[in-house]
Amino acid sequence: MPKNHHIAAPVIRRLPRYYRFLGDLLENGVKRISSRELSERMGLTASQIRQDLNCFGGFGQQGYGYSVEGLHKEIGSILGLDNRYKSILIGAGNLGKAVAIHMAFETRGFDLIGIFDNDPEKIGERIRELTVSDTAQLESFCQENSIDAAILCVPKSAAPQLADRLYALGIRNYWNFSHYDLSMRFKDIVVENVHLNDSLMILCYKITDRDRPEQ
Amino acid sequence: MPKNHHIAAPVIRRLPRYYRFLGDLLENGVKRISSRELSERMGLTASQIRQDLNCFGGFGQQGYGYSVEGLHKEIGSILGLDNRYKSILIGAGNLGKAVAIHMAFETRGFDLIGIFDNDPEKIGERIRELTVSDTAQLESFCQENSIDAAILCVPKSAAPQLADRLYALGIRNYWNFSHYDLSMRFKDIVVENVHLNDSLMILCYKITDRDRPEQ
DNA sequence: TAGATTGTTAATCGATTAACAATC
DNA sequence: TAGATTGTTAATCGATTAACAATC
Repeated sequence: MPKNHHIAAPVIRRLPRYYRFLGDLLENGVKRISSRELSERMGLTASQIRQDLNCFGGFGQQGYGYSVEGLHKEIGSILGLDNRYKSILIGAGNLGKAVAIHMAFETRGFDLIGIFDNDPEKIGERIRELTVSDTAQLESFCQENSIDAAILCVPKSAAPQLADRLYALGIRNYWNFSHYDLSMRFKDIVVENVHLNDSLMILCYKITDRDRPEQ
Repeated sequence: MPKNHHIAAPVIRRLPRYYRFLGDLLENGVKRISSRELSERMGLTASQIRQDLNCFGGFGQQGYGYSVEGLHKEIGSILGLDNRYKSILIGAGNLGKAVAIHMAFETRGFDLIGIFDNDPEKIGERIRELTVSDTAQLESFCQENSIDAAILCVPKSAAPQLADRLYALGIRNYWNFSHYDLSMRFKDIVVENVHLNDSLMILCYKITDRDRPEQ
């Protein structure tokens, strides 16, 4: 679908937000929208929206705007949400459990098919329709099922060794909640980081900065 | 401390990562580091590191580099981690619970002093040293304690009304896990978003894009 | 002093915004 | 047809990288 390959990262990072706003409009029964009206709702410029969309194709129609339903579908397909990437989650602590239970993987291109932990207390626990397995079984599990992606919810200290094992098993795609920089360890992997600590520190900066005396 | 006020957002978003890498070096007993060596470890250019740091001050020394401990402290103080912003968390579901238990608020400039939910099942539950209170008590609680920030872990549907109440109570700083765009509702607030769904979709795009046939 | 490495200015690169012709 | 709004090219703005003089 992409017109000119390699799309800039800032464009990609805006796509989910477009998708969300269009989903809301769809729910509210809005049929068509212009780049100007969407820009006002989202706090962007109309120009940017048109630029962004035209990286992938001409989805609009002059004098009319964009079909909400059509554009929503297009963006979903650009994002690849119709995939079913088979995924495992490692680390069934509070965060891992929350991610496993909270996320709508199926509608986001993923299928969570295994959860692992090395704490005997957690092994055997049921989360969603899955049972937490021993991390020792990672190798056999991955050999039986071809796994597309791993979700890392382990402490920083456990991350490097675990990453080595997963990499050895051929896993190249990671959703990384661990406080560890995976992308520095391997160069041919795809990583999307969720660093909650970093996010909290950025909030701290923003508050501190706002309250700082002028000049 | 800032030399020239208003620092670009990309610089700010790199600070927590600097802080993390410097913390690691500190733990490993490294005393000094040059921008070149740090750049190699972090996958940045040395130039960018020097530019970033010089937004805030000249922390290095020609011919020597940067003191790891000194720089770590400086960045911590730039981020404002020595603050104790009094915070409340609303929504004690899986995600809210995970955030409450998992995060080291104290070392990140925050102090979590209240957790709220409107589900009778959850009210009274103990999380950390806190007891989940009824959301109905938000007003009285906020009037007794002066609250600096709110952490929103509620479903999208509950977010707008809740935000109205918190805003009315004078809260202007938000860590927003809800799937709702707070910053579009109020213009004079500070928001740091953690949109897990968006993040997962971006991972989906990256995988899909990587596997896309060349050209 | 000589070598190293910063702080800072200048050059380049990329992303956003503006403008407008094409067209529904 | 006239009005609206896109797709796209050009102009601007901002962020990153390179270069180098200052200096420890």
